[in-house]
Amino acid sequence: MQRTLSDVTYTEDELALSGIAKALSHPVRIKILGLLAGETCCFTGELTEVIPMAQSTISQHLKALLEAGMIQGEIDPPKVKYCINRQNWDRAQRLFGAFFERGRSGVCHC
Amino acid sequence: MQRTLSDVTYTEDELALSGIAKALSHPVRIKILGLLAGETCCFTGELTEVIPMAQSTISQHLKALLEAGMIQGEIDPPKVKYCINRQNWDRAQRLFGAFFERGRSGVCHC
DNA sequence: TTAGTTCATCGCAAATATACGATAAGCAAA
DNA sequence: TTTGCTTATCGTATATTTGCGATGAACTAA
Repeated sequence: MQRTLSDVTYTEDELALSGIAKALSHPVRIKILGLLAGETCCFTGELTEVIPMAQSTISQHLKALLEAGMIQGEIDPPKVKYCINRQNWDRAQRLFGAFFERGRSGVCHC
Repeated sequence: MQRTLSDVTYTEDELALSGIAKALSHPVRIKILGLLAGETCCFTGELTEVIPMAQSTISQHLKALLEAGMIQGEIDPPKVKYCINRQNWDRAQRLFGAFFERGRSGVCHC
């Protein structure tokens, strides 16, 4: 895979979009974001009560969302409080909004 | 992985969103969609001219986009004409639009 | 100090994804 | 039929993702 000849170059937007999409590409991460969006605050512990998965697995998914910038965490001993990262959320919304809008403008004669 | 205990259940929307996101989770697929959106019509051949990747690899990515419903293909011998799938594109736009909007409404006190 | 609670990280196994070259399939023109 | 063009599929190698249990790290309370 990385023995590749493909020196394809990507724009910032292409990389940003695919990166966010990757973060959203697992249903449990969509579910987590939905839960975080719905609650005023969420802790990992509450997530493990709602989602029947190992705590380590959920922690792993939270890490993926963190690294993609979709959420942020605050330590509130002994718990950790996770929330939507508002700034990056807005950016993602704009990126996807523009992306899908661009696709609409294409005049395809098929 | 699928030897798993996790009988997590997902809503239709969660599965649809994550499925589309997975299709968009590779930068070259974002690039391909951008090209298809910009051109009035595209052929795989034109894509291989623009994207320095093996033809088989691009075909593979096109297949992924096809199966996700983001594009559609028409045989136009000896070529195949690929276009944005308008109907599913609109659906994806709505799904993501609603998803990101929901995330905005969350009142997080962090 | 000793437990107890909460979450992250490690190490492993299995499944998927990614990329390529080689080859097949489908069709048109010679 | 044969040739050439275009695209799909196969087979393979490697990388990444996913999931789990076990364990570690950080903090609180007893």
